[in-house]
Amino acid sequence: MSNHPRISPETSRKVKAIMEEQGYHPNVMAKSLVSKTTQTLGIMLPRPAEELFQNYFFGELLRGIVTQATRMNYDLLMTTATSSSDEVNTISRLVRGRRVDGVLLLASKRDDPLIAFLSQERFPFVLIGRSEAYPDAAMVDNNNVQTAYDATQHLIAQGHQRIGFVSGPPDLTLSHDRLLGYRQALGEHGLETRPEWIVEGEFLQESGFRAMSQFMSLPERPTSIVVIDDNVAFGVLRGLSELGYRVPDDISLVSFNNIALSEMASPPLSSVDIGTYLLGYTAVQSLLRVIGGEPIHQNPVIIPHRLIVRESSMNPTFKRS
Amino acid sequence: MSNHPRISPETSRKVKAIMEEQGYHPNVMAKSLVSKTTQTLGIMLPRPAEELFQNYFFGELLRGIVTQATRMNYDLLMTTATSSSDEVNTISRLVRGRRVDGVLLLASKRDDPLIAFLSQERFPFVLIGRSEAYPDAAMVDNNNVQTAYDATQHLIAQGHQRIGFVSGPPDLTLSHDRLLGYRQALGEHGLETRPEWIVEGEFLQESGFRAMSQFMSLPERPTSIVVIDDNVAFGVLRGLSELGYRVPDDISLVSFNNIALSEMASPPLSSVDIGTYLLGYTAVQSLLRVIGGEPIHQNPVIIPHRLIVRESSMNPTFKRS
DNA sequence: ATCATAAGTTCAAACGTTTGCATAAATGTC
DNA sequence: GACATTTATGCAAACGTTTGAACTTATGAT
Repeated sequence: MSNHPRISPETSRKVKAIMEEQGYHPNVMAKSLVSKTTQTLGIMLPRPAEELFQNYFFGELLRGIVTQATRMNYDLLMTTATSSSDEVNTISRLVRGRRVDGVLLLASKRDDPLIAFLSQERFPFVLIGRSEAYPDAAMVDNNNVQTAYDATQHLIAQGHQRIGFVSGPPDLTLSHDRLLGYRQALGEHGLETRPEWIVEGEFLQESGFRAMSQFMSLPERPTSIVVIDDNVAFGVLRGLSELGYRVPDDISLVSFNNIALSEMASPPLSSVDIGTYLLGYTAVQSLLRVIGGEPIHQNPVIIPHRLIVRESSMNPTFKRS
Repeated sequence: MSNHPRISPETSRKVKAIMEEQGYHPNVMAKSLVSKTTQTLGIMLPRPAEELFQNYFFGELLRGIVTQATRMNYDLLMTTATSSSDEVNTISRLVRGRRVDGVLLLASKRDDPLIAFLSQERFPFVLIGRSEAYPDAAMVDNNNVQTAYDATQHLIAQGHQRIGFVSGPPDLTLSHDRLLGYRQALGEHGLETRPEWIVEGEFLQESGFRAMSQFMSLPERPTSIVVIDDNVAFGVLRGLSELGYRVPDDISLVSFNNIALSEMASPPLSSVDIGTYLLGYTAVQSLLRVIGGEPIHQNPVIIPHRLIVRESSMNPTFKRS
């Protein structure tokens, strides 16, 4: 028996001893069949998966999720759809088959059919990211407008007037928000935002690499660049080095996520630390609350961020001193 | 009904239509209670988890696993223990509670209590890596002696006589095997293997970084280094650059895993591609066979590797030409 | 018309738990 | 000794499927 109120601690101890002795282990399936609870959290990996898996960011996020789930005695069920058209079917199997108690959603698109499905089913879920289309959904996110504002502001403070932006896929809320923050900072300082200084890509090194040949062939080149993700920034670094530009002497760089490698890049990358581990950790906490039936009050939960300034964005003047 | 022999395809279609219409979805728990099968694979993440999650290698491996599991209609249950002493308990819950049909084990230590437990329980599992202590366990691995032999051999072919080795945790089979291959290659060419040219660490950048201050303060320094993992190699690169050494002009480098970033490092890293994705993919295939009751014939399954030569190990003479 | 075959229906048992109710036994109170 | 209280025991129903047996009906061959 599992902690019934009317059972004395002594008996409980005896029972446990016998369980041990006889090698008895309760069957999880039978248990959850009757209790209608699985002690399992589902996580749906977005398609295509390559980008995500090749990013340290994901590993760190997952670590936060797994750690907290384990600590709260939940298991984690990972699924991915075989194609993006199959995403709703995949999650439907988990949800309607009552295989999990709640779902974690990653990398939310600006209008995501998965969110639509889960809302409509009234199934517990938490968004890592945010969606304007479903303000009632539980969300955990950074203030991404602010993260980009801070990064851009930092470059402006270093005296830069021509600032480029290497963004991610335009259908992600994340890309949209960061672009907004970038524009806001520029606008407040009366600086130009030229369309040719903004380029969209994937969260891959190649994207950063390609963006550089694009930027550097312009008649008027930016003197500094905000990059949506550290991983992309590595491609940017490589692109600049191949074209013969030095960082930060010729071009300054700031990016996002502050993965462990940023510190080890040459030069070390300035990056906005978005508290990735905490993001995953908090998402689990929130999901558990939603599962428990608590109302979603504070929405979205905002994870604080912090700009870490390193050599890649240091004004050469400062550097010399 | 699910594909009974005596049911005509027409009826089956009708039933499905009604299922759709009525919004009926079978309950997974009830199903697996009676079928004694869960269509779920467990994956046990080793402790401590930080190292693993901060490595691209893991993401790529996981991608192979999730992709193939999904394709074969299996879900993936991820667990990690809260402490390394708790590992056996954690897996015991999954196994004895019949929560999963089989288990994938990562980063096997040279003598791993988890392997002991699973063997003894006669529960289906596959090792990603290998264990000499349990030769009957199903395993999927590279020929890691050979990977290191090839990497070392390559440096020797470039004319290097003094070759260092930055290894991983000594209790991992992986570290052990690669060190062996390194020694073998040196031995065959009558080259010295000095104890001070071999340093053990974690799979972290810091380890590589620290190893360099150690190597470079030696009276006789190696002219080239084999590094156990790309991630560690980034730390090595950074360490060398801070100490004022250039790669490959002063020191040549070869490492392992060939993660996406290796190509984008400066200089691009020579690395042994171990077919990480395939490793995960194949592990799932093998596990499914073990679950199906097939005997373990070919053991371990060897995933082929290939040395990718890039700038970090190019003989300056070649480079000039 | 007779019979084998195929296709479909109906019913009950089983999977291994939880939960609640009814009963029994032990302990304490007046 | 009668009664309430605490603690324990036994039993049956329920969770939502699968599986097999028994039975019915339709289809065609002889």
